[in-house]
Amino acid sequence: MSSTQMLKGILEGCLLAIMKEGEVYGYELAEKLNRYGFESLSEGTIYPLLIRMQKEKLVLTTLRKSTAGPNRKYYSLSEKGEKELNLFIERWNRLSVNVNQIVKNKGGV
Amino acid sequence: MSSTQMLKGILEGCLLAIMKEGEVYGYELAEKLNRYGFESLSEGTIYPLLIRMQKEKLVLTTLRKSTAGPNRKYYSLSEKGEKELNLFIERWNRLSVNVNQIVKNKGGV
DNA sequence: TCATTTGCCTTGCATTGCAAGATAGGTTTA
DNA sequence: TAAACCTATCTTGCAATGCAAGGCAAATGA
Repeated sequence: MSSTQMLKGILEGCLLAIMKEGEVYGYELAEKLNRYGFESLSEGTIYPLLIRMQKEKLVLTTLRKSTAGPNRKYYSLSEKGEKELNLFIERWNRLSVNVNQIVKNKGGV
Repeated sequence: MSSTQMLKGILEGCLLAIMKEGEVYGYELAEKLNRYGFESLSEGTIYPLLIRMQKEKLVLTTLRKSTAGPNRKYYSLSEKGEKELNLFIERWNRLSVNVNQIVKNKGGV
């Protein structure tokens, strides 16, 4: 099992959390996630996810000119996205409590 | 995104951790996980995973008679499984640190 | 004998993340 | 002006994970 397999489903919540503080564009998201410790997160992972989130209306987008390179597509949270973020945080907290119990006990119940 | 989507890849580590303390059989694992807070974890999830872990030689199995019902298949950690468990714990700790940073900041960097 | 409980397993599916590469605009250097 | 190199977005095709739905089998009790 690779490290990235553990990400499944968690990445969306992380993107929502980062957008919570303000607009970001895809390339920037990839850089921030790397700085947060998610190494080897490729654009082939992030862009399709952003597109899906746009279809689900969790995010709003606007195109802006870049200082260097092609236009940037900025993402920000919709109202629906804010609600989804709150749900994610609840789920994440429950999950980490459960896993920590198991890992720290190393078994039993 | 459903709650269970966040599990992807984490379940294997939890199974290894539970087996660390001693032999368990599949049905019992499902019950323990439920008590740990993983509700709605079905046998359609657990049994195929156990079979895969057996193929990968992470676990050893022995059949025993049940007090009520068909034979039980008991699982325990192999040496390889113990190593895998340690790797999982490292990865889990890194992941939860990263996600907590993002969720608690709610963005920035 | 028939329902219930315990216990294992299979099939087929949707979703997620990734590798690899295509496409484009801008700057720098030769 | 051409070559090289960043920045930036997107697509295709794949493997892995978890789940719903269901079947099979052994023991117990009504």
